Amino acid sequence: MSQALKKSATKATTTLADQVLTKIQTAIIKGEIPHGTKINEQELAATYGISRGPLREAISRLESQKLIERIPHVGARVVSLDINELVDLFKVREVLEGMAARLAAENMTDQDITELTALLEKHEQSEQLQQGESYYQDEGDLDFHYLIITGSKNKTLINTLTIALYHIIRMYRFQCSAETTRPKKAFKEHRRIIEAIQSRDGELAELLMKRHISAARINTEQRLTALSSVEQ
Amino acid sequence: MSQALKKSATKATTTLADQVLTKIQTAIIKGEIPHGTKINEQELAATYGISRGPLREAISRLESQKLIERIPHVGARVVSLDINELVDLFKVREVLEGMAARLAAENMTDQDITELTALLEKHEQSEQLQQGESYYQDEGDLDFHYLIITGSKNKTLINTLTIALYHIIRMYRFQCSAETTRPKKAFKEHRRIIEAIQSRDGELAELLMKRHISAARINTEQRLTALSSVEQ
DNA sequence: TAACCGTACATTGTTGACAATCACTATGAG
DNA sequence: CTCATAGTGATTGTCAACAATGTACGGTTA
Repeated sequence: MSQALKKSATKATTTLADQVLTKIQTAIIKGEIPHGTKINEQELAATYGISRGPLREAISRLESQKLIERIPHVGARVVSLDINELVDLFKVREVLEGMAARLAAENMTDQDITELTALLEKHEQSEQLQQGESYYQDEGDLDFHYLIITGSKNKTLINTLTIALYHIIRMYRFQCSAETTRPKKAFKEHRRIIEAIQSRDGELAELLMKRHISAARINTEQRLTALSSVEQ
Repeated sequence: MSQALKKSATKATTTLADQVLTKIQTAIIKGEIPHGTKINEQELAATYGISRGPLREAISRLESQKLIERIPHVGARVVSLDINELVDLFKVREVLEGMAARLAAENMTDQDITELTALLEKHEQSEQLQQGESYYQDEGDLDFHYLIITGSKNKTLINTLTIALYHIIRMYRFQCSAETTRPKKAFKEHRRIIEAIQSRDGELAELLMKRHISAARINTEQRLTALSSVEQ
């Protein structure tokens, strides 16, 4: 009993740096702290009611997640999404998530696949909700791509995708809502990928995932170049 | 004049955390701080003559480089090389460096290629020196793989490989000296890859790089499994 | 004897003050 | 009027003390 109490308490405890980290993370991803914003340490520390020590710790981790850029003695800024870099990111994603899909087809347990299928159906039902409006995707569990990545069972691959690359993708998704512009297509592609994984066809799963992300990249490129040409 | 003086001074200045970071980095990579070593903050801080503040900053970065693992309220340890994880790492490397080779063939300037060739020749001449003994490879410039990675001109790819994955590879190379067990073969493979890049054949460069790393992985697997079976 | 509990120690997390560096403004010279 | 320069303010880097947590040891009880 006191054991259980302790456990739930421990969960909340962790560290000040950790708690603030996730708060700032979501704030950046949602765009509440806009691109390129200069980060003032003591100001932010005051905002979250902590000292500069843990805040710097949080900033340091955000830097390793590529959500923030730091220059010594100058300060930290929220990254600004550059089109070229975003395209670069998509290209890396294409290769890595393709690999993840292949490994997932080989290494996912039957239960993993069941969960994945369930997720797809859930998405199908709430499709109307998603339509048109971008919704905040929680880290991990309920994301299609995330399940496949973890399904690869390759620790290095999982780390690379989830820690270094994924948060930026989430930020882009939320703020530019790319997926929603082609929801039906993307959904069909997801289904095909799952089918390939179900039939344990790694090669096909890889191919389909690559195409899926490639399509998303091209879509993104077109939208953003159109956007920037309008602005000028 | 005072400008130049200032500049060289600035170079040395950076930050205490930065300076100590590189020191600890090389210490870990060289094995002076062995695998699994518990890191005592105040002890290490005293060793390098700094306070715990900058040291924690350094540890934080080493964590993002996967050279150190941290558990809240418990402490940090130097990572221990697990065979399975190392194989996972090689597989990711295979895909990513393959991609890098392809992009390098497309995007390297003629001067980049000249430098790459010069490096290869330099390695050829000093081959005797390398024979048998593992030598410490400085970060970056003089490494064959590093030049190709940067030659891809894909920022995300460069970051992913150099920051998150490369240091562990360097550690493994130095402490287990894998390359030296098959130096001639590896050297020939390097030459072929450069030739492919010179003729701007991205597809071939990718294929050869993948095979090159795959061979290194298999070599590693065999050596390490043999090693661990002897130990038992 | 073995298992559990509580206390004391060591280590990490956090804080606020101090030092070093950078950016901005105003002043003066060309 | 433009450029360089020095001074001032703000911000980051560093430090040392304090609080909170985990670990190990010893004692007690079944």
